[in-house]
Amino acid sequence: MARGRAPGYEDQRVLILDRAALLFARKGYVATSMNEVAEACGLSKATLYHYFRDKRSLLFHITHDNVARLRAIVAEVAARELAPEACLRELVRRLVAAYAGAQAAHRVLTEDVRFLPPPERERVLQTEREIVAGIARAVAGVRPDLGTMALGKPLAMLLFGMINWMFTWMRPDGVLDYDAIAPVVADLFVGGLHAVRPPPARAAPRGGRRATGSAATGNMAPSKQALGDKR
Amino acid sequence: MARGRAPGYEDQRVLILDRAALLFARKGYVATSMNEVAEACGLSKATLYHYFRDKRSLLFHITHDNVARLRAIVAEVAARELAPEACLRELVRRLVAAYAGAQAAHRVLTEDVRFLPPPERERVLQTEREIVAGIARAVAGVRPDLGTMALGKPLAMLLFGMINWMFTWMRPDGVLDYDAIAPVVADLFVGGLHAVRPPPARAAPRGGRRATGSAATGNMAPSKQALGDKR
DNA sequence: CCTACCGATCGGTAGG
DNA sequence: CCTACCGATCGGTAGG
Repeated sequence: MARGRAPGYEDQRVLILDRAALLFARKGYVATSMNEVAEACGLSKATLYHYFRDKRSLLFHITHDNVARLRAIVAEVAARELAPEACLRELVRRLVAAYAGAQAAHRVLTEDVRFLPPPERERVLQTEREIVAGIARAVAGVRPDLGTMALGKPLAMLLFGMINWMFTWMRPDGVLDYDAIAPVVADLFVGGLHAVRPPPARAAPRGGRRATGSAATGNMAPSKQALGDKR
Repeated sequence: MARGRAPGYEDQRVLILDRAALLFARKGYVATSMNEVAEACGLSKATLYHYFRDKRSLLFHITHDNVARLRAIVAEVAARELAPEACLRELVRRLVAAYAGAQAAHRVLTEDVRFLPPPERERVLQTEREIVAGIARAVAGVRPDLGTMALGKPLAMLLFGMINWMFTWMRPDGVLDYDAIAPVVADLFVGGLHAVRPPPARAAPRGGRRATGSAATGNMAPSKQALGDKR
């Protein structure tokens, strides 16, 4: 397979990234060897190293291309200046579609970005933050009160959670496909958004800090959880 | 640390699992060495191996204890026979609390269960399915029509996605803590549930299969995604 | 584009 | 004879 005509340099790189993403998604980045990647591409390991400097650069390109695509989607939808609810629904539809088309890359993004060295990882995470910020703006469009309370980002993250988790359990061959689930997710999220009651400013029953005003400022750090850093 | 009095065998095991879960969550199962686990426990590697046969058995116990706890929670809440909405809300509250108390173990569960050998992995996945089934029943309690269409499990998985994803971005020291976010998640999900419109029976505009009746049967396979198996 | 290797480190176990 | 542990090192394989 993939052995027909000699592909151009760039085509070869795309093919390698695609196969590598599949392997990383299946076995995890750390447990996948460069030998396996080479074999999956029908290349020798030395040839593989001709196209990519090292294993990390495969990981960086897979994750970076992916977040760049998502960011572009968010920007496109925002540029259309739809009505608030329509905007959010369109965002859900487009994001779900993007996931459907790049399941492997998405899994790699959510699970293996931590194995990038700090500078590269930071670039990917920065793009992620921009995506979340875009979704948060759409949320604030539907519920300005929650947006003012800085709940836009946490709510955006909850939406992200639903979508990110989908590729864990959805089977493309299942009866419920991505086109069918997207409206369900949109109904659930947009409908639910109207039902969200703002949490009370943090009461301090036993010596807790007073709320400093907004409800969730500084509470966001996508993919940099309290579990600590790596490496 | 943890060197004071000689702990009992069982206490030592619990301590090891706790430290191992933290390391696995931070660095990933594969990238964590038994030397690191031993060091984090203040033990020699040989002593670590006295308590656990091998690295996999650490992973098994971390993940299995965790799903067992979640299953127990689902069973407890179900046994109280609350009104449908109250039941779902209580489920959300209890699950979020469980996550808050075992962040590391939860991350290991969601990301590293695939590194278990098939028999152990299957035990964990089976318990996961029981948890999802329990949540699906609660969903069907609120929206019997969706339950009949076999949308209960997909919706349960969307809820799972929100909660699973939370520990990726929430900071325990943030202003919005677990107690504050749980009601937001409950509002969002329960409120959203009322807004979900059943997807139409799969139309077949260009030669697609006809829907065989219910909307999503056989579409669930938690953690066994279409990306393939490992190993 | 390949074979042949390297420094290092892996999970697991030896003798005492 | 047991358990609870130690310092040292095994055979294999990783990324490069």
